[in-house]
Amino acid sequence: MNLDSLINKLNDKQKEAVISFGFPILVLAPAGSGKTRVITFKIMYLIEKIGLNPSKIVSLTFTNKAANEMKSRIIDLLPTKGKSIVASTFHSYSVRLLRKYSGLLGYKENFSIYDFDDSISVINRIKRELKLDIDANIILYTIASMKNSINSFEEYRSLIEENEFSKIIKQYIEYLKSHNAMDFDDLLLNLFFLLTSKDKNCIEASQKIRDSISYLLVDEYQDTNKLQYMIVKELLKNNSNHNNVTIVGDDDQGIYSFRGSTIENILRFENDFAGCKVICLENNYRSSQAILHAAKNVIKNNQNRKIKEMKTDNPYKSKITIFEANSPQEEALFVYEKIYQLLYKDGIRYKDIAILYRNNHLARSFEELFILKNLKHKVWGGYNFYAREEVRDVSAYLFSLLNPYDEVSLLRIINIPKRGIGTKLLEKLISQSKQNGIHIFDILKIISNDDEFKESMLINFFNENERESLKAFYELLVRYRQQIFQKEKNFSVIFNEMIEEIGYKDYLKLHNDEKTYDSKIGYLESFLSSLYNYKDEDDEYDYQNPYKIGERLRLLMNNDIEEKEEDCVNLMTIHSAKGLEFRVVFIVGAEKGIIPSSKIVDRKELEEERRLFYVAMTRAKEFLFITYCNERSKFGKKFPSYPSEFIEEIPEQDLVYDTKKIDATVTANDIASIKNLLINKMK
DNA sequence: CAGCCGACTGTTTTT
DNA sequence: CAGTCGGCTG
Ligand SMILES: Nc1ncnc2c1ncn2[C@@H]1O[C@H](COP(=O)(O)OP(=O)(O)OP(=O)(O)O)[C@@H](O)[C@H]1O
Repeated sequence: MNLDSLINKLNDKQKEAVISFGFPILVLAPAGSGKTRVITFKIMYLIEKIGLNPSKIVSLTFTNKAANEMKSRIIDLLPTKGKSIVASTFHSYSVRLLRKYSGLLGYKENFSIYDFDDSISVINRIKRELKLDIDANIILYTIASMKNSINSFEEYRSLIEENEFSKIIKQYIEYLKSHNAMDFDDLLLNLFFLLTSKDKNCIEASQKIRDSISYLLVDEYQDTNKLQYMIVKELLKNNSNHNNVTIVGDDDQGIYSFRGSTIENILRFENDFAGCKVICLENNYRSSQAILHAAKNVIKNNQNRKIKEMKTDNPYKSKITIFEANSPQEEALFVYEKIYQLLYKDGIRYKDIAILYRNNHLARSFEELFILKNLKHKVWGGYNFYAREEVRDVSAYLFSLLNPYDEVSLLRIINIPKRGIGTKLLEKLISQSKQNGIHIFDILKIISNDDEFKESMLINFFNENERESLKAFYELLVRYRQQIFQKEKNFSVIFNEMIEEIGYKDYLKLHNDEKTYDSKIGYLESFLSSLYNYKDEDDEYDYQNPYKIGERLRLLMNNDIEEKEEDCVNLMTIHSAKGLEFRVVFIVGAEKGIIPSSKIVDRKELEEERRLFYVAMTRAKEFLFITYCNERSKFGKKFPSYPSEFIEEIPEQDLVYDTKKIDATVTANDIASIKNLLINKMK
């Protein structure tokens, strides 16, 4: 698209933010006022008009989904050049830099990234060693808040010393470092340390990093915390780039204070970047008048906010529908029926519809119903599909097949299903591998070869039974690896055969009750069929390149990429819906104790919950539904539940109450559709 | 010492 | 209700 016609799609204020160059810009504006549009159009302007190199433009935000949204909107504008622009989360930008420079900080460049569960097991291990009995969650929370609030390396050091858990914290840090691992916060922290280090090599590297940025943009700025702000400041210390920054945000949408994001960051920015120009946008282009009017009246109940104008030229459209359900199942049925009433009306598609909730587990009743009814949907985030035990197991098989020297994967599945390689034998194997400096897979190889085995000293350590078990495992891997190299069958087919041969499904059956088994099989099948359907654009004919499959799987597991977006109904938390928009939005579980959460202790936190509700409402373009249950099960017992006070804050004139009775019993139709589902599965 | 059983406990939100 | 932990048994 040409630049001038593009610029004309902006209002005057947006235009000003886009074409201002040579001084820092801070755009403060409410939901749906076109802040992300400012970012994307400005990038195009910088490239086409100012002539900046696309690969030197860096655009950051906090959440994955917002980063993806930003990236895809950039690519819509700039299909080719857009690809070289860095548009990502702070975390993945840090990873990218640290993969290059972490050697300077005493890590190897291939450091691994520990997620929350990994960190918990490290803490538990140390707890056992030190014979301490402290809640691991509290320790990790303490560590996280320390890491995210410091001003310097020295301050970090002394904070650790002073902390009451200092001993366990130090061991945790040491453990990670000696295992060449970083947790999520380390990713940011180490980048910050690199940028502020006095070491000669670090200074040189930092200079290279700064030189690689000619313009920096930050979206959803209200979600950044102090550490992220410090990184922004450090990245812009070049004479040539320290004015080249545009930051956009909205104080009414700050919903991450639990991890240290604060609106003080906005004040800090105004102070630290001299000559900064603040631009406010007022016009909302996203939502109907009904929705905007309602949202405005909710958020105005917050005392701690900058008052701002919000208006829209959009039509009034429909009022907001409120529905009271007798159970989560009935709530799901209501949503389901509404979805079918709206689908294809005015061209509404599945992907135009979102179901938003406060807590991940609220997705459950909807997911269950949609599976039953065969409604196309995707649950974003939550209990990560790739974190599931069965998915991790078979993925480890996949990685071991492709690269048997991937020892994390190999060790995970070496005794799954049980094949006589217990902890004792495993310890021996690992210590032999360490002592002789030979990879475990190579030890297996020697053990499996009669002559080599007899000549090696391994014969002194492994008896005949143990040897048989190890050999069987080795030969299994080798046999399937050969099949892969022969390329006679597609990888997914070979892999499927292997999973059948090892009896993984029987293993699951043995170790789980019937219900869990069924769901695990479901996840396993969907994993395997995703492999079956996998096709890379570069793959010739119908041949699947196994290494591409493996690479993609790694990225998916690390959350570096999301699966291809399909036309389905979206289910996600309000937090992760930030920055997105949908024609139809259902806010479900709008109950006291859910939103606002029962955890809140003061007015400040109540205001954050209200901001969350405001974010949810302002995701909707045309249709907004708010539903709640009057009864909900907790801990296996039923409790009454009451509508959220935020619903009462919406003016009556914008509301309609749906009182349709929903029959929540399972119908003959449902049974027929389950039957169909099963028959289709068997085919 | 692995595996099973029963008692106990506890639901924010993301990277 | 579901997931975790600790103690008991083979
Ligand atoms: N000047 C404009 N004219 C017409 N449509 C616009 C204009 N600016 C933005 N829009 C549209 O309005 C919608 C909201 O814009 P955008 O997502 O950029 O808002 P935002 O301020 O980033 O919202 P949020 O803070 O909620 O993420 C988008 O669909 C966008 O294409």
